[in-house]
Amino acid sequence: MSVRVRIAPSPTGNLHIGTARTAVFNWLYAKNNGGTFILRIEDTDLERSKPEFTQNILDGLKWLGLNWDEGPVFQTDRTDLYQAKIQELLDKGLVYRAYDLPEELETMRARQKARNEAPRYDNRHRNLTPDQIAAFEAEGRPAVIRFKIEDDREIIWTDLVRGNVSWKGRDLGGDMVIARAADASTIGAPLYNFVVVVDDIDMGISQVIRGEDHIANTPKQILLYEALGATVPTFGHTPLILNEKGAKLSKRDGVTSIFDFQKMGYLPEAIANYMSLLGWSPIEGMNEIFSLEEAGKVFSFDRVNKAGAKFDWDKLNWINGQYLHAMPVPQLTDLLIPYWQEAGYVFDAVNDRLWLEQLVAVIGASLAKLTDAVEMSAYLFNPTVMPTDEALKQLGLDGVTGALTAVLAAIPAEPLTEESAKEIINLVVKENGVKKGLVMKSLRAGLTGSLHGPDLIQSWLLLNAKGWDKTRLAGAIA
RNA sequence: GCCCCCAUCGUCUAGUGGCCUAGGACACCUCCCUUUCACGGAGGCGACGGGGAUUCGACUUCCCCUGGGGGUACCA
Repeated sequence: MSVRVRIAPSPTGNLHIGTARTAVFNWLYAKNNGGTFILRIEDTDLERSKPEFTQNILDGLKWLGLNWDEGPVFQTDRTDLYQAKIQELLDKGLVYRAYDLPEELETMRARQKARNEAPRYDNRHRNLTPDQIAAFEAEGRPAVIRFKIEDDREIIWTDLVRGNVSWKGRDLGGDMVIARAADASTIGAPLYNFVVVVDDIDMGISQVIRGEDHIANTPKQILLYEALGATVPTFGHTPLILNEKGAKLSKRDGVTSIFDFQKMGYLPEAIANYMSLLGWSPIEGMNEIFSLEEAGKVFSFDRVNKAGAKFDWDKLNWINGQYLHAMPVPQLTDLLIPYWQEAGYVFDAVNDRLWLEQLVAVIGASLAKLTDAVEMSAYLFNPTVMPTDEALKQLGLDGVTGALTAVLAAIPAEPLTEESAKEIINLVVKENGVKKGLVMKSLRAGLTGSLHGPDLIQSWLLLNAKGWDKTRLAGAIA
């Protein structure tokens, strides 16, 4: 049987990390099995679904490199199918109309709670007499459609990650609503657990791979597969991504959209790589830095962990840095330019290209995130800098003014090179009779306004190309 | 409350009864490289939640406890 898996996000919010990770696992599984990865948009919640969220989800998946083979399929386009399937169950007598008012249900639940019982529908309308039905309808009461769940049923499935999992029918909350309240002569809007099953059957989904938070839906859905006379697919419930406190990562934990990571300077490859590592471990001997393609070759549920995984920014930063450090300078430069522009730095992306690439060559190995380049190179985008207290102190030391004056005088009219810069330093050390360390440190202070930063000689070359080394040194001496 | 799931270094994990003196990665610490910082390199610190049972032998199997998480909708 061919493998057909899907990611089925609901557009009630941006693509968030949990959904993206589920998508990663589905994608990897499909890749490993030569299967088909399908995208379905679950927009049955008309109130909360928004087109911009759909767009964000589509863009986010693409950005991560999680391309889908089929779809997107929208559930709102398929209401006829759902209606037909509900009618089928109505005809089979597996579902029924329930006329309970919301207040009545609330009262029922309040009573159950008071008695310390699990809140559940008591199936009170399951066997209404024709007279009772007529009376409710005469009253004009709308009806929901409920699917019969037998208390003594036991539902067992073999989960791809958890092995055998079992539930009892009585723990499922009573007969479940599959269609919202509507006039009793019609069928209301179908609900999540029902449409998922109808769609998964219709789309031929062979493995349902989703987050562990869906585990309680599975027994209900298995019952629906049976009612609809369909083969039950294989289920796999992946561990959740947890926040620092160990609770399910939610929108409230900072990142609401996968694109927040982009804004923070992360690469999609690094995000995808890290998400794969959250709950799955690569085969023995395999490096932790890998592409989705590489992971897809070896992915299996044998190596998916059962416990939830805390999201760790340190590790993500390290992974992102690995990608950044391995990236060719021209490519990294292309990526960095928007961040410098965003920061308001003044430069000409075309004419300054060579200079920018030199800059990238200097700072590239120090980056963990693209945004790090902004602060790290701030001192190179202005003719002058504001020295730190530390730097100021260094510039006030004995012999510094003399040394820097000598350096300034030695700067040639033609462009400085690594060799000529070193020569100047050595010359000043010799002629002024000062320590090399003093010259290096002072030069750094005078040139960059700080005692720490990228390579001094390279920084000097970069400033020299702009003609700013002379002005800065002159300022430092004054 | 009830149901379900889970439990190895601070974090992500390897481990499928003897290869375990529990391995790797991140973080942290030290040293080297670098007259700065970072990168890189070499070391170091650091864990099987507790109690029973099975066994010649348990991180690995079973039970209980504890702890954590998820779910409990006319949301998805």
